[in-house]
Amino acid sequence: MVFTILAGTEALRTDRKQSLCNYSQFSRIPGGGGHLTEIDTSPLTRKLSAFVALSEVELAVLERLHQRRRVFRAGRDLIQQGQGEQAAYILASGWVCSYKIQPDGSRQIVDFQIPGDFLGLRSVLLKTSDHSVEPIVEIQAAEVLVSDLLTAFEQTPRLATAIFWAVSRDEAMVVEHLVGLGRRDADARMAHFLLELGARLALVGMGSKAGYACPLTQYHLADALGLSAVHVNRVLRKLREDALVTFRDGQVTFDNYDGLVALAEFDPAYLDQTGPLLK
Amino acid sequence: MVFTILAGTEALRTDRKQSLCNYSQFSRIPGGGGHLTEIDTSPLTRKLSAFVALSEVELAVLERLHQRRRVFRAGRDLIQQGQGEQAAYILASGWVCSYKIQPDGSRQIVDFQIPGDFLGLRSVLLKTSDHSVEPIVEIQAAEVLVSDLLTAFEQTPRLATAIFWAVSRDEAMVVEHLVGLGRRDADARMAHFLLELGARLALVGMGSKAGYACPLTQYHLADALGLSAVHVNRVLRKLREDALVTFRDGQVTFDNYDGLVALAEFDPAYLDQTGPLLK
DNA sequence: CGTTAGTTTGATGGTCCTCAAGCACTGTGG
DNA sequence: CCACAGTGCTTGAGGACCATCAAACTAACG
Repeated sequence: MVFTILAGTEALRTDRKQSLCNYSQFSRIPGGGGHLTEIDTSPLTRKLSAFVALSEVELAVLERLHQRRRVFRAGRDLIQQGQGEQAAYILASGWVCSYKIQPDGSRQIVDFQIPGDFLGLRSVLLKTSDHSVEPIVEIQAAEVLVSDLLTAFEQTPRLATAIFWAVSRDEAMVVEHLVGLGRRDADARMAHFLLELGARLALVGMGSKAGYACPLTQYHLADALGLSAVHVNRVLRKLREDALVTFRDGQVTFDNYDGLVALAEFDPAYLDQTGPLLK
Repeated sequence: MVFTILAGTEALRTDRKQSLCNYSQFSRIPGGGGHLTEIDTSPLTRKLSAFVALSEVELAVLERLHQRRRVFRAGRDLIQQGQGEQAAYILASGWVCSYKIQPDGSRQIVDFQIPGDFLGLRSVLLKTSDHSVEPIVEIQAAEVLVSDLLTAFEQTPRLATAIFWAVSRDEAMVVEHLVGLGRRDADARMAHFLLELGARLALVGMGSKAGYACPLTQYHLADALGLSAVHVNRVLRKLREDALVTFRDGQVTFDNYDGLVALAEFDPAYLDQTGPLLK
């Protein structure tokens, strides 16, 4: 097993409620990719390398996309719905959510992003962004300009394919989320959401079948799952009383993983893409 | 205004209920792109040309993707959830829907596709398809192999960007659909859906603010909107009685377009991308 | 002329929303 | 040091929205 040093000085600052747990960094490389020699590879590179075998040149181009690192405060939008000429970002540490605000003021969270995920990639090619992106905790993200991306694609078409794959996986998650809103009741929806998040976090070493640290509030869950905060609370209580899962104090604990999988009818096929796709 | 001849001999066959109206073809080119000299350009080419200025070479590569045209019967899946090694398709005529089946047998329709749309593109790069695709009427579609796509990307990176744009737009529609399921009541959801479909069809000349031909059943609407077929019927009755929109006999008629827009809080920004993106 | 697919309407009840109130904890300023 | 506000969590009561069950109706089709 390979262990890493925390990258970036900012990440060591204790930030309000983060004194007990660290939502930002991961502690081990999943799959233990032996051909990666550098300690300080980005989460995105790790994620893509787990699925697509990239050449030295492609890895270099990918790393070059990570110039222009910036730090953002929690609650201050990175990307705003309706604004044009947006940059995309690669999330290096922390949690963010993408959401749409309705004319009546209500909010629908489309997805949460964790380290290694792209932010606002869809907005880059559309004239104006169709959604907003907000950091849930303080984050580190690398700004990626449209021109950077197009240049990278021209230099290494295989990298374009790799990023296409990542986008496809993100879209598969959005679709699964849509299915949850359309066809699952509140209990199953919550169970499915907590399981999916666990599986995603496990992939970057930030969680396991035992549980994970989670900075989300019950309001976040309500806005993501299309429920009222009141009902979220009741659902969480029920799941806790049924000894399935405990959501408390920024920590998700799976009390009965298999039981939760059964309740949610959780099938992680859309997340598990084992083995390199491109030779 | 430029008029086109119906492409493909199959499209002229009368197929069950299609004797009165034609769900497959469009009759005029939106925007009237003067630089297109060929009469027989595909709907996809037209759609992309409306937004991205493509060179002769890129247009040629795009048309080459349209070899391997095939006809599919209504109701017979093109793409099956859980199967690997899937091809993608470009829809040339007819309507299809993409959906996911739940373990309990219920179905959630993720989106409908109309001529010029990609089918199963997301499944190409994932190991196994996460959804199924079913023709609603008899369709014509061009099969696109992964290798074709990768070759095309390597030949013309700008085309990769153009297709990326189309994928982004599709994803924006899925996201808007998700918002509808999470945050709109049944009336607004239905209104929004009918308006979005109208806007999409208008872009390829198959509809207007007056209305459009629509081969969907109330069961399709129910599966797409996360409602029961019974409730769909009631909602349609209410919208009809309120003189907003009439859905009847395969025809959608907007009785009060602005009123419907107000009810749905419909903002077509995520669909309208005017002007070429790339110079 | 029975069968099937699609539409329509009524009755009943459950899931989940809304309103309302109280509690715990944290940080702030007098 | 303590009142106070702010944020987030918790619980109760009442009711709206929409699902489910049931049944009738129409049109198309063999």
